[in-house]
Amino acid sequence: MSVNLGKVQQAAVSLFATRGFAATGIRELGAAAGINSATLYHYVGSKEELLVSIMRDCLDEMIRSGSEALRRSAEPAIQLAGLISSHVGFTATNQLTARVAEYEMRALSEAHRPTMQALRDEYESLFAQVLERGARVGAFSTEDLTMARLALMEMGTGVAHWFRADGRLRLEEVQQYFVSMACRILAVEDGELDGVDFVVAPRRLASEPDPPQPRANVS
Amino acid sequence: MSVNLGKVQQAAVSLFATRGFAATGIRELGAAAGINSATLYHYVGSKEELLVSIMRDCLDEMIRSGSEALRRSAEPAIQLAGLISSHVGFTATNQLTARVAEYEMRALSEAHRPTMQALRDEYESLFAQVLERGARVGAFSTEDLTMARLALMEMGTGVAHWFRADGRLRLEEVQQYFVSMACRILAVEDGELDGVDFVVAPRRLASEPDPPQPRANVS
Amino acid sequence: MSVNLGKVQQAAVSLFATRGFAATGIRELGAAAGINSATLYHYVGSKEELLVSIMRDCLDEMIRSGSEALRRSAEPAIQLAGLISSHVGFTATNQLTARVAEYEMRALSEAHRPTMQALRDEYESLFAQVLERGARVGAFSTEDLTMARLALMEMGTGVAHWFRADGRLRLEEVQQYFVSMACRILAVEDGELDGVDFVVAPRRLASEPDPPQPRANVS
Amino acid sequence: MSVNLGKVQQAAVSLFATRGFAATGIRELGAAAGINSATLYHYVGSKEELLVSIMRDCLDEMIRSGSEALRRSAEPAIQLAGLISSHVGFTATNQLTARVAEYEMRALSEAHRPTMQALRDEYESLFAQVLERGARVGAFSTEDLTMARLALMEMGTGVAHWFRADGRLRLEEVQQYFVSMACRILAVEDGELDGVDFVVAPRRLASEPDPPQPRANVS
DNA sequence: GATGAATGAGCGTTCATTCAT
DNA sequence: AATGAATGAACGCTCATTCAT
Repeated sequence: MSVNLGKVQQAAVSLFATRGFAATGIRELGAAAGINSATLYHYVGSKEELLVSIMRDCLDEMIRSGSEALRRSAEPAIQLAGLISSHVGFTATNQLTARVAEYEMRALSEAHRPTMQALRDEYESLFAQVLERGARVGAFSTEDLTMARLALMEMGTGVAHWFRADGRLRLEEVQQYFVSMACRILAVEDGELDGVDFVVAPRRLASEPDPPQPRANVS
Repeated sequence: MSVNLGKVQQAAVSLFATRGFAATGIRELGAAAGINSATLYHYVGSKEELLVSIMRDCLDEMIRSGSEALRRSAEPAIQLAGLISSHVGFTATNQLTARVAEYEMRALSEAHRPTMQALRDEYESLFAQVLERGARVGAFSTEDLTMARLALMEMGTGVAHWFRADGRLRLEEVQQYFVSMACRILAVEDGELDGVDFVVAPRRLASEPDPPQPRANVS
Repeated sequence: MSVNLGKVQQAAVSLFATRGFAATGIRELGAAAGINSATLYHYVGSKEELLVSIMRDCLDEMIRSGSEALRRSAEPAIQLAGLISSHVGFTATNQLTARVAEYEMRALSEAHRPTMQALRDEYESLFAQVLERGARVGAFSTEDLTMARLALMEMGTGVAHWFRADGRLRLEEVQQYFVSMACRILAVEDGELDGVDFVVAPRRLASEPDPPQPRANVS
Repeated sequence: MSVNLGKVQQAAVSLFATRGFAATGIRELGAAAGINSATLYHYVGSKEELLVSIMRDCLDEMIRSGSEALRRSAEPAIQLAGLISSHVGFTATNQLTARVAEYEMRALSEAHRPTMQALRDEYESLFAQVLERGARVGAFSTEDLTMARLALMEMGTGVAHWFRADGRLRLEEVQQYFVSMACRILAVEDGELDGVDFVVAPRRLASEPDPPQPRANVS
């Protein structure tokens, strides 16, 4: 299996997530991808463009997955569940990539940041839309919609910091739990989601490094 | 007013928070503090020690404030409220410092990271203790205590990303709201906190840059 | 018409003359010749050998043309006129190549410079011979033969810097004028060249890029 | 004797003149100036700015010296003699700097080239002015004024290529000879300059490396 | 206390060249 | 004949840090 852009992105995400973009040298990047640092420039125009390609792919998929979740129902509670589930699922499945996309916005030059920030804003607006409509039609109840949105997003994003594919909890459990927390926060009535399959199966990005092996059936 | 360590820390936090530690040069630090970069070494042993001093002060105060909140009552719900209130209050009042302390753990060398990580762990254990005891005595109800803890902390930490002292919401309102979200998540009964003054007035660290002017009473 | 060595040389001369040898990359060379930079190595052994081939062709032709001019008469004044005419004609017709051959001697490695310098010296000796013999037999009169030679050569070489095939002056006019300046400098009597056709029609080298279109007969 | 900008310029001129700007590395520059390459950046903003400072100083002095020569008389023949004398004197005294200023115009970025080219044009216009006025008032006679100007300048500039301070000819002799060639080319009458002291004593620029020791009186 | 000068190491990037295809 | 992929070396430049003044 030869080197390709995906492998370079994986190596980059791995290093950017742990050391940070600025603290990662391109010689390190090359070494992690198994190539000479000069060769890296056959795959990517510059260190920043490498970051941009990673972030764009990530944000594109977040928007796509979130939008799809919203299209699956007109019911605010179900939309919310789908969106939270998508957010948590994506974040847990693409932990490092998601972290890089979140943390390294500041590393972008003025030439690239606005574009990426616009994608991020577009993604966040999905949450704002659902919450606003749900509150308007009386499906959600909270004292402050904005704070609820920020808290919900932050909570879900935090999954990137602790989720382990080989850990105690399966992804579906985490998704379920976060949806239930969201319901509590927004005072969604019990049973509103009974029988509804809102769990979204996330895609793994090409840039996401291979996760640790899931727990074997030790029995 | 001449230059002192506090001013250097403020300048450093301001830059570390926006550019990141690795992307901030010591000439920039000097310029931001109004001194020559060589002079900076009279105030601080090295760039990393500057970061360490900022992080230690920050974590120390977080632990102190959180511990104090726990000592104010033996009631789990009240302890939780105090702790959340302290966390949110501190984070909102020391936004940039808190962000640096969170983000830049990875920038530390192996010589310093364990010490700082230990402080962070100690702080997080305050949350674990409260939740665990509260669950044990039946004050809280949730399917997974660990996820609840992680979600609550992440939520509160996120305040650093959006709170504005001159914004729509006063700090007390935010603290109240986050306590109420925590109660919902942990199914704390309504009225449990009625009449209890759990709002903690946070201290501002010397390292925290001056915030934007609070909104004038234009009335 | 496919790519061949001449085309590569033309591209090289064009770039070497404007950017200089050291500042011209091999990818630029390839692009200018319409081929991949790796393919370039099928036509030339290395970047330096490309320069050597250009310079050798150039100096060979200068020597050939100059020598031929000298063989056309035994009269010093006529020899001088022929040599100047050849020099100016060649330089004007092969502007860029001549410039490269002059400027980039310094770019050669110790392995190649002596060879090329020897050719240059051989060419310059043609001027020295004519002047020396002319002075000896009393055809020329000047206070310093060496300075006269250097001035005459430099003057003629300078034509490469300003001559335009589509400009105000036809090449023959320039050749005539430079011969007449040489005569003045060396105090050659008026009428010495009357009726003598000393104008040399120069050859264009394969390495010389196509000149701008000569002025059309708008009449 | 400490390092200063002049020493850096000297080192730079020495290398730029022999290897060319593009072929000279900043580590070489540092070594030639006796400092670390990083230290070089305390004296100069960038490699290009170093070249610019050299060229500007050079062209400024050429213009100053040439203009001064023109101001010394209203007589075209005398003005011409002064200008040629200044040109040759300056070029011989600042051989390497003059060569760099001439050759390396092409090495400048688009940001700096126009400024330097404007200075060069201003200098060349001094020659054009003198020749044009002299021709108008009948002091000079030639078939083409433009070619005469170009030839005269090129001739004088060429002095940089061969003059040796410790050589056979003293500078004054060279200046005299070049003035006399100019007079022949422009058909200035004999004796027009008799008794006139047109020889200009040139200044040596700070950027010009120390010349070889003048010949000792070995007797 | 404060700074300009200095440096070795490292930065992101480009270089001329090679080679399997 | 032609090229995409590859590389070690070098590029111009900035880094955190030291030190004499």
